[in-house]
Amino acid sequence: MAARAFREHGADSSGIGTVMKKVGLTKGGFYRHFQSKDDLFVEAVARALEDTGHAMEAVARAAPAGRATQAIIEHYLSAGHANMPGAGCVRAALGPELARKPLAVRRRIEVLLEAYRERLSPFMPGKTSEERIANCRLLFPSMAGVLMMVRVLPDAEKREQRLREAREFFLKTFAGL
Amino acid sequence: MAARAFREHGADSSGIGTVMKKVGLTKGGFYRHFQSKDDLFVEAVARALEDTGHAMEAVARAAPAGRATQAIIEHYLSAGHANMPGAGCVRAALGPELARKPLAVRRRIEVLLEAYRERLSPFMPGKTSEERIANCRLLFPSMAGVLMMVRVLPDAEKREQRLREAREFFLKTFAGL
DNA sequence: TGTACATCAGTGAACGCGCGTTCACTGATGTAC
DNA sequence: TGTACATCAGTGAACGCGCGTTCACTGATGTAC
Repeated sequence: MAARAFREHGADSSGIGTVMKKVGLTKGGFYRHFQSKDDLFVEAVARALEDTGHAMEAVARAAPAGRATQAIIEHYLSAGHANMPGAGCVRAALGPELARKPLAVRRRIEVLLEAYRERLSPFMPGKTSEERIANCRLLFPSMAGVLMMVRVLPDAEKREQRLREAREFFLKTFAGL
Repeated sequence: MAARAFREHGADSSGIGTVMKKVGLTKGGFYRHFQSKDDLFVEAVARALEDTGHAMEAVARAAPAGRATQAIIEHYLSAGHANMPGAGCVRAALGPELARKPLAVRRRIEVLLEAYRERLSPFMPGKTSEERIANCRLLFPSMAGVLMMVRVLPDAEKREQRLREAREFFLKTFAGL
């Protein structure tokens, strides 16, 4: 699936031919399904945000009462997430690439990010829904930044140590622990 | 300069031919100066981290006593920085690309990031130098994540609003304001 | 001071390659009568 | 039930293009004698 390839190798390094071959088709048939590569890109981002948003919501719902934010932070800043960018957060895997896309593409992506936010803001701290939304807009991008920089580290132990420090900070700041 | 082109368009979209032409040379001469494109990439990242680290240090030193962290946060999360990725932070412009580079490249980049951290951790909050370093490792990646997601937004007003919210949060959390 | 030689940054053509996109076509499927 | 036709997903070859890298060569510069 394209959603995985893009997050793993970046959109530029994932050719249409390769993606189509993985689905068992030739690249000529691509344009029966998508208008352009950017169109596929948006669809892939949509799929990825849908999947990871759904998974994250499940994590939050499965947490004991009052511990949803904690569960989200621990899940996001886990070694598993750091080691599997292809199945993980779009922000941490493609953030700057999103920002470089043409306006029309960014507009569509903005809508997708809003949907993700609506899905997860109920599990954020805050008395009003505005507060929860604002916290959502801070927590996920911040964790994404930390995660992407952790992924630069070659050493697994160092990664785990940085993740631990980050979990501690975000739990203290957003989950009152 | 390559450091600017990479941050503006990504490493894959900045060809050696284009970069050389901008310097006034033909692309054949490239390999008299660099072993490979990845080699140039590391040099460009080094240059960019040197420049932005130096500028950030100047901002911190120019701040009134006890307000260095505040000045750093306000400078990093400014509209100017959001609108000029080519001259800004490497993390926010190239983070996930760094993470995808081969091991040897990532090792060299890790060293460059450590140098940046040593330069700026003195201006971070914390009683011990370990605390300041840990805060440095949290603050910059977190702000980078926020900045890169702000850059996705097509609307200038929305960008400014998100930056304001983010400044408020980071100032409260890291500068005790 | 003048000549011979070595160095080496830069040139420009070529290499094989994969890219995004187009297009005339095939061939299976479903619909109409 | 059988025939004629329309639809349309998928094929495969071709398009022009730019990529990273190599290499034989040029030509200016500096050094040695």
